[in-house]
Amino acid sequence: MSTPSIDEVAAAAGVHKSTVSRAFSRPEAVKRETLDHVRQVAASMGYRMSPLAQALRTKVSTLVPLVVPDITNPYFAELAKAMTAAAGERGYQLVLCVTENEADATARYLDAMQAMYAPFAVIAPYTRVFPAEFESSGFGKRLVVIDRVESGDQTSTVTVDSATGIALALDHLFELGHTSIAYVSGIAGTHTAADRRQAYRTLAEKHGMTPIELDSSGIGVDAGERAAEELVSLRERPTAVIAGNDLVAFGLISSLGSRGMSVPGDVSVVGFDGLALGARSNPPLTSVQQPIAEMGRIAIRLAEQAANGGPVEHVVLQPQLLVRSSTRPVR
Amino acid sequence: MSTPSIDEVAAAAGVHKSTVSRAFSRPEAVKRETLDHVRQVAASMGYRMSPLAQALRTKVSTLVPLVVPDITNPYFAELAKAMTAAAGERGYQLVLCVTENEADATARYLDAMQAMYAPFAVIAPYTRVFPAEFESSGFGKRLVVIDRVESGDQTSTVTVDSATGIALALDHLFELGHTSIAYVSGIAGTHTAADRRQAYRTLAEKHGMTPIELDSSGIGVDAGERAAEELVSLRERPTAVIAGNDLVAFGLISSLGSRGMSVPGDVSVVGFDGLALGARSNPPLTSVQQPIAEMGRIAIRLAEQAANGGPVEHVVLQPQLLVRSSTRPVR
DNA sequence: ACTTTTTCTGCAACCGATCTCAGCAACCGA
DNA sequence: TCGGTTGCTGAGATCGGTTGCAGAAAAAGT
Repeated sequence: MSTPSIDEVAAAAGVHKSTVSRAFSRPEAVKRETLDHVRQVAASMGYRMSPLAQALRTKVSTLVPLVVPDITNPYFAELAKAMTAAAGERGYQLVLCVTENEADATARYLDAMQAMYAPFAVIAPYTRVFPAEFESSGFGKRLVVIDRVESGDQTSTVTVDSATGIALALDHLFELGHTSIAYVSGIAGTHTAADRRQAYRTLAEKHGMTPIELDSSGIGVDAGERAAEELVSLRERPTAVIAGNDLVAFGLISSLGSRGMSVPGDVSVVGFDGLALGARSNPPLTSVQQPIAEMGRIAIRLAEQAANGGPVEHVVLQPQLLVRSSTRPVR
Repeated sequence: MSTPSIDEVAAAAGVHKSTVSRAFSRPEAVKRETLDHVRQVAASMGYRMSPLAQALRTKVSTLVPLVVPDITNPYFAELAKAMTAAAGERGYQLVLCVTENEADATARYLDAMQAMYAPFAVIAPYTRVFPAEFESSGFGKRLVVIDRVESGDQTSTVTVDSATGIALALDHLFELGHTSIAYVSGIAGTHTAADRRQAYRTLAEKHGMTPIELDSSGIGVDAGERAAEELVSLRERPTAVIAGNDLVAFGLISSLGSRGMSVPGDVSVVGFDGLALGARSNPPLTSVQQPIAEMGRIAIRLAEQAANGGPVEHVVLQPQLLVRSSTRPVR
């Protein structure tokens, strides 16, 4: 029933177990015909090597942790999807670690995964990351963060260019004739979030517009609630708003709807993330799209590179504008 | 740097490694003062037992696979979240396995996790599950499926009562005065989906209403597209529609919006799942809520039970109606 | 034909735990 | 005082692989 052990296969093939081992993990080191024979016998017995035993001996497994705060957030879900694929392509198996925003959960996961001899780890945070906190886990530079980090020259990072993204959104709205454009930040914990907000301020002023930042306390979709409240109460209502991420945009649109304002009828909204879900929201969301799949692939590459003693790198990707239906020319 | 091995701890504490082992895994078998001493020494060295070595020897790990077709689907994301918590409570670590709807991915994941000595596995499918296909993995009855299964007396299942759920939705709409209520199925692969649809038909007729089933080819949110198209083309438009799951409802509402029909203005919509995301969709979605957290906890319980030689069980939970804003009295 | 070199394969230690078995001390009742 | 329990600990095999080392066989060099 259960898969046979290496010794049984060795016996059946009439060779020593070390030969069987080599037949699988270092095929070039065994004579052609022996190899074929062993593989043949192994296959006929339904043999598979135990990843556990392997990892125990070599101190390297194929388990790659992806630490995310909340898998229910579609952004992290898409990231998880992309990373699963990217990891799979390279022969790794992604292990999703959900912290639920618990303070030391990340460190715990990292410790646990290090004990499983994970070759490296990827972290997608909600809040600023201080790599020093994870030193105990022993990942060292074999850690990749999907955000900028504090004093981060010991950990690789991959991010998208916030300034370009915000510029894309702003230009799109300018072209539609909007001149009063507000901003809702949403998650304010990450550097990325701060960068986007900063980019908004800077660019708004550069275009001679006074920045209007809406209250965005609360997390995820809930951030939209306050923002909507504030928006409707404004004497001079902006005609468009940029949301720091898609989830906030969804929440904002929903809350606006509850208050009798329609999007894009009364106000245009552009999100930031470009989630697939946005294609089927009401209305379909115009958004600055992050190349999530690529980010996943790059995160894996950087991690492998660092694990092999390579350099720590900071990759910045370019976003694209995804125009759907939540924006329209100002009347 | 890296955590010391059991031998080093043993040496430092002046005992044999078997004593250290017992101090952690079978504390009652070691004298009180020895235990304290060993634990003390171990703690001071920052010692942690290797889960790998442990699993290799005992042939039981704490890794529990949850197999889902698509983590990007908020239903599975919420399920994953609930199961992560439920597993954590019981000392397990959930490993998310995403199949991307690939035919044999489930079997592959199961094989791999069996090789890691996972104590049991949980599957949340998109399509019908034939436990026979997974026999090779050796999980046997240590398999729990979140859906009914084909000839499933060898595998435990947990589901919610579709008939009650549909009845809840229907009654709610009847109370609002709707008499022409359509249905969009969405994912048609699972037994659960079939059950809901069947319940709709049966109950509709029982209330003297002719069932109107909208085309729902396509998966997830895309199913809504066709349904919307069909809906607007109907001579006698239903005033309400029940969606087989929330994602379809989102897609439907979005597509309806693109066609100039508003929800709940022109047509009321009730979903099925009760996702948190629905609270912030536009409009907030009225839905039949599945007790997802409870399902997670029960799935783990059933799995443990079966793993300990207990009976296979089929648990059916009761849903509740979650009234938000996508339904309103018929004019 | 006889080294020298290269290719293969077997042996055995090792990774870090668990667990059976046996030994030893303390304790019990007779 | 002595055999019998009971409680605790140590020895060592074991889980299923990997790998350095050594020796045999085959290939190459002279």
